[in-house]
Amino acid sequence: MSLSRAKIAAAAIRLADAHGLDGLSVRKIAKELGVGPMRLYDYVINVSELLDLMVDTVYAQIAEAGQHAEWRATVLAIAHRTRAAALDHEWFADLLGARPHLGPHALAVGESTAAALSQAPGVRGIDDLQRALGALNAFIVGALRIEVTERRAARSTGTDVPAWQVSLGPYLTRMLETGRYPTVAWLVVDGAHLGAGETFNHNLTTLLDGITGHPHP
Amino acid sequence: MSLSRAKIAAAAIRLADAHGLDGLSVRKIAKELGVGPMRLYDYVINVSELLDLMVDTVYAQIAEAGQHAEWRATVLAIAHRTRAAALDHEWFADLLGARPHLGPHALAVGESTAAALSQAPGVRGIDDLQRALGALNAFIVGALRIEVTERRAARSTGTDVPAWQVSLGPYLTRMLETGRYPTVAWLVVDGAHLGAGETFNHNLTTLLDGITGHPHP
DNA sequence: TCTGTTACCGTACGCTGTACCTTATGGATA
DNA sequence: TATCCATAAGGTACAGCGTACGGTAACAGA
Repeated sequence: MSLSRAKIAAAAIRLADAHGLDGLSVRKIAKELGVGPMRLYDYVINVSELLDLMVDTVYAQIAEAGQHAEWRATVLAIAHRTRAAALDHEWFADLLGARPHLGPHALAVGESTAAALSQAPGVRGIDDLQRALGALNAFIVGALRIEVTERRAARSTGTDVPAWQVSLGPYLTRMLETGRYPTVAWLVVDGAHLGAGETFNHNLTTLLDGITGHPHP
Repeated sequence: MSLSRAKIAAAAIRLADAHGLDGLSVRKIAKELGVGPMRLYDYVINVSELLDLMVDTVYAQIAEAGQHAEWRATVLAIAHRTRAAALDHEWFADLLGARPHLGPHALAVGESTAAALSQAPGVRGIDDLQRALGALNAFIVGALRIEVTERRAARSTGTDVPAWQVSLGPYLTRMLETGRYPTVAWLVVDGAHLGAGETFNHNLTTLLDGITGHPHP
């Protein structure tokens, strides 16, 4: 069974899913594949390129979102698949925006997104499109990064308020009780735990409304 | 001259500014401070906490944005200072959103932001506030991350189109010439290089308009 | 059969974070 | 003052990392 970029990517993704990017190493991937560590360098220049390869492999799944008749449907489909990918592969969120995404599948996703946005009302020329694309990408990258970070924090402490206060409490509760952060305290204490998915949708809609210049019916 | 968390943070920031996060190590910081590596662990649990310390030190500068009478002015001031910090300390952008920002100065910035947003028209209750804050943070984190990434790429290849095509060209130009990415190609070839600062401003305004539900005069 | 080239393989280097052992120091007690 | 202990400063050493590079085997052409 000979090696290939695809096999290497698959093994690396498996390991990263299980143990995170920190738990990933050339040596472990090689062991998973039953070869010596240096074999990987016959297919990949260095670890950076290996990460790019993993990222583009995930983009291949996102690219299946395809194009819909209505521009908004296309944008929403891509955003949702990207979010699903980030939740499936948390390391993907760590890598989002960390380096230029120029793999073939990432470009395909970029193309679909740009083509869809260019149909949006309020996007009149190339400058508008460039900006709209930038705003959308920024939101997606930031939102997923933050969501994954919070999810990891919640997982390591327990999400319910008491458990949470016990773990961060000695520090954070004391902080909030100083009264220096009233609004934050209000949000933490009284805030309902809105579903992350709904928040993502809502804010995405808000952003698209901002781009088109008027609320979506 | 004895050690302190502040001195350690300052030395670490100096090194990270000069050589990036990858060029940072406990040993180098210690050498910079003229002590043995293990001395740092008397002030910090591990490297993660050291990074948190660096991040909160930068937040201290952002917190100086202060609060303005008009909510929009406050939000803009914070966003601009955050952007300035990310451009001054590119590693800060790498860390943005990577872990919960719970340091005292980060909380102060969060408090100012939340308090300002709670004044925005269209933000009616705690749920609205939570969402608006999430959208704003997501945008800032993502926009800065992407901007810094692009800036690094530009720095390592040269920003003008010919030089850029020479370096990425063998790969990217071929990609774009396949005709599979017409909109992306259009953006790359005909797109004016909009100033990153103006784009940031524009998109921030777009987002805030989306939050308030109507364009800002 | 011999030779030049290419592909495969693994050892070894310099670096990392940090656990933990060793030594020095300051303060309290007899 | 002499003794003892608690505490802190200091540094060595370990396990693991990415990957440069030298050695070996296999194979195509003469």
